[in-house]
Amino acid sequence: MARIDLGRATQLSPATITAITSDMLEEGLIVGIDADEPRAPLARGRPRSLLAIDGSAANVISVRISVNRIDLAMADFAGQIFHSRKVYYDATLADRGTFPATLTDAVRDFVAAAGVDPESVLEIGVASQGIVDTNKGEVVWSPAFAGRDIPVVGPLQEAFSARVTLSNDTNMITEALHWSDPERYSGTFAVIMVDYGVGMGLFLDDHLFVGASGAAAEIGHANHIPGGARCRCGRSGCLEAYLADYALLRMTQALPDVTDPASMPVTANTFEELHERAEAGDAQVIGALLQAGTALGYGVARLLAVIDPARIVLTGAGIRAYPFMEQAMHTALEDALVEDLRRSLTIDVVPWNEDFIRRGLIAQAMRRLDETLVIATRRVRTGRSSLAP
Amino acid sequence: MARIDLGRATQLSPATITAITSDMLEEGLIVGIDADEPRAPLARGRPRSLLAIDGSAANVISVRISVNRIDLAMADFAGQIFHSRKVYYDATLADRGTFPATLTDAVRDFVAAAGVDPESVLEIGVASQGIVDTNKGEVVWSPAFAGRDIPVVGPLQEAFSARVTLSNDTNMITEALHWSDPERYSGTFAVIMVDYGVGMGLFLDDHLFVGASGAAAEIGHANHIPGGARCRCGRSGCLEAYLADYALLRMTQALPDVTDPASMPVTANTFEELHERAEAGDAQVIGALLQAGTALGYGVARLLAVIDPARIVLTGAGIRAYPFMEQAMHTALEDALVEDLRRSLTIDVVPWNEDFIRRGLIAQAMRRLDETLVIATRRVRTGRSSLAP
DNA sequence: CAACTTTTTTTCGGGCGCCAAAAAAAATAG
DNA sequence: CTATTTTTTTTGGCGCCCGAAAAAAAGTTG
Repeated sequence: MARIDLGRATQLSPATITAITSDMLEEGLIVGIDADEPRAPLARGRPRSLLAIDGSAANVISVRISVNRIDLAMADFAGQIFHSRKVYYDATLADRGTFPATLTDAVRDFVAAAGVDPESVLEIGVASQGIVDTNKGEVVWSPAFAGRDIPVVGPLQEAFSARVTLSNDTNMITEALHWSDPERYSGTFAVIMVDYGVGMGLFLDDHLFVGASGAAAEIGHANHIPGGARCRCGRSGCLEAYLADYALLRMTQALPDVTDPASMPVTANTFEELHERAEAGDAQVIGALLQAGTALGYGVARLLAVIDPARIVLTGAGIRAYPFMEQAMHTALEDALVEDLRRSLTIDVVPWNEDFIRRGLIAQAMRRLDETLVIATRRVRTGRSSLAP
Repeated sequence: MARIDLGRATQLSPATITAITSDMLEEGLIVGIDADEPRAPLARGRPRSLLAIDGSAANVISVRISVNRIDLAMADFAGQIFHSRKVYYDATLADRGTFPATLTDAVRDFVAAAGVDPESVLEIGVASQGIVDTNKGEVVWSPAFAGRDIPVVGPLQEAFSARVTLSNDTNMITEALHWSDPERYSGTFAVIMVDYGVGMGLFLDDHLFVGASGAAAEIGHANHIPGGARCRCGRSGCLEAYLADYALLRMTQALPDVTDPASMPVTANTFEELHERAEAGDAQVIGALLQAGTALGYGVARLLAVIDPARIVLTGAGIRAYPFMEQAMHTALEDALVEDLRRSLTIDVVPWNEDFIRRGLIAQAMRRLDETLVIATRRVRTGRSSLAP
């Protein structure tokens, strides 16, 4: 990228850009590129001299924890992922005693296999399914663990010099959408992910919103029908109990809605199988999807009434069958909410992509890294050592 | 207030405070006070020289529109309300054709009666019951009007040189709470006002949240029971249809829940009368309040699941009977939401005070005024005229 | 009452971030 | 080779803020 374009992008004057980039060059955060840019024919003037982020300046790691599996990825300072792997563990044995060691070992092996200096890893972003407490750095409850209150940030922080951050996985999808298309995904929007459970991410007034305790946006456990269907969380009538994989199976088999979610035979392919059956015309599945669509419509209506987002994004494996839910969802939305409150809404259906969470984690880690580096840069220039008061 | 305290409050150095206050003294925004502060005995050192905001520097007006009534108040630059009046109009005749003139005339008369130069009024803050569109400056729908889409900001803006802002009335309560006790009411909290309808204000991450279209926080019309009780908005099962005055009357009289809300004989004293009957032991009223408490509990539970506020404030005339609703509300909350999501919650019950809205409007107007004055001050110092590009 | 202490306020010089204008650099066009 | 175009750098300056020192205005002490 040329300095003149940086100026346009940041709204700073060329003079300022020169000052800032020359500092960054000195510190090795960016490098000049010798290779000439392909210039348009008939282009006159001094050629642009391109700058690039020096990938080797630092590394960040993303860690995604799902049931039985830890997905690891390492990105350089340019955001390029150059190493990744999946590690398997037994979720039924993972609790606050055993999992921290499992996790730190997995990350340590991963760093060694990547062949980078452990000190070069400055940020580790962790996302987990379930309810997380960002402030405490613990996973309060998750299907990925047998126990509760699993510490994640603490153990990693001790084992590595990096800063560690724990996030809700749907929040990371929200972040990834924002970075992938800032034009479209800015301001105030909500992401609803229908998958193993039902998660939500909120982007409000141009910022990711995480709530007071960092456990925000658990729309899956917002009540849909008082005293309704049994949910995995032990309560009755949660939205999730009408939308998640186990809920769809239960409705397909016309089982009573007090049937224990844990007894339903869900697999990683449940949504895909149900979708195929629906396409084949299976009336039971289609009926279940209609019920799910209705529940989703009520959930969206309540969200609109409380938050008034300009856009709601639907994603997750469970949204594959959206065509079978769409009509019921819109009907429910119209039944549930006065027109004034829904006239400005846009609904996006984004095909599910596992990579979203990883990209969100890395985007967030990079931003945090940038913030610390700005401060570090200031110290260097001022001549203040980091040990000074 | 002494300069040294300003420094402590703003985290600026004494040197900076002197620089800024001397500019403000020059512009007449603040004045020095000659009268000595009562000093503590044994106090040594140079006595503080107190500064005060010069109230005469500017004026702001707050306008609250409710059914049949417009409440006007004028405050000076120090935030002191020195003139107020109520003006009555006929809500059944007020529509987009007639109301703008009614409003501008009322404000014009009010300014004349206050005896201030109309040019000295720099901000007008308007709050209305119902659904408002802050961006357009129109009241989309309100019980205070016969018609829909009533323009408010446009007509006032044309009639006066002031900046005009339209807000949701519950948002102004939220703002007022924040200013009255910033320690307690900061970060992320929600205000639910049960009154003629059910309104909500959200304060998220230290900012008042107004949603994408400025119509946020209409929790009253968030669905409680799909296909449930008839609401004023024309839909069924809204939270309001279980909590508002007409809903309580309907439940007290054991009328079918499809009974038209408009047919219920509500008055300004309905809540007070119901509360008295409950205290006298009227089983029908107590039963209705239990139902309302349950509905409120579900509403609070859904809000917690979506937003995760650290605190929820309950207020409004309808909350007078809270003691009769409390038990049912907590039971509903426990039934509706998994414990992890409600363990960090505090519920405040704040006795209703009509003055909240006025204070919120004035606080908001003052802040806006401060922002414009900072820019104006900069212009003065720089010597740039406001006509310069 | 002069010298010292305490507390608040002001002055002075300087750093940082940003900018406009001018200058320099590096290319093309004729 | 000169003019033109475009990008980058240099220069000087402004605004905001700060730390240190000085000044101001009181009380305390012998």
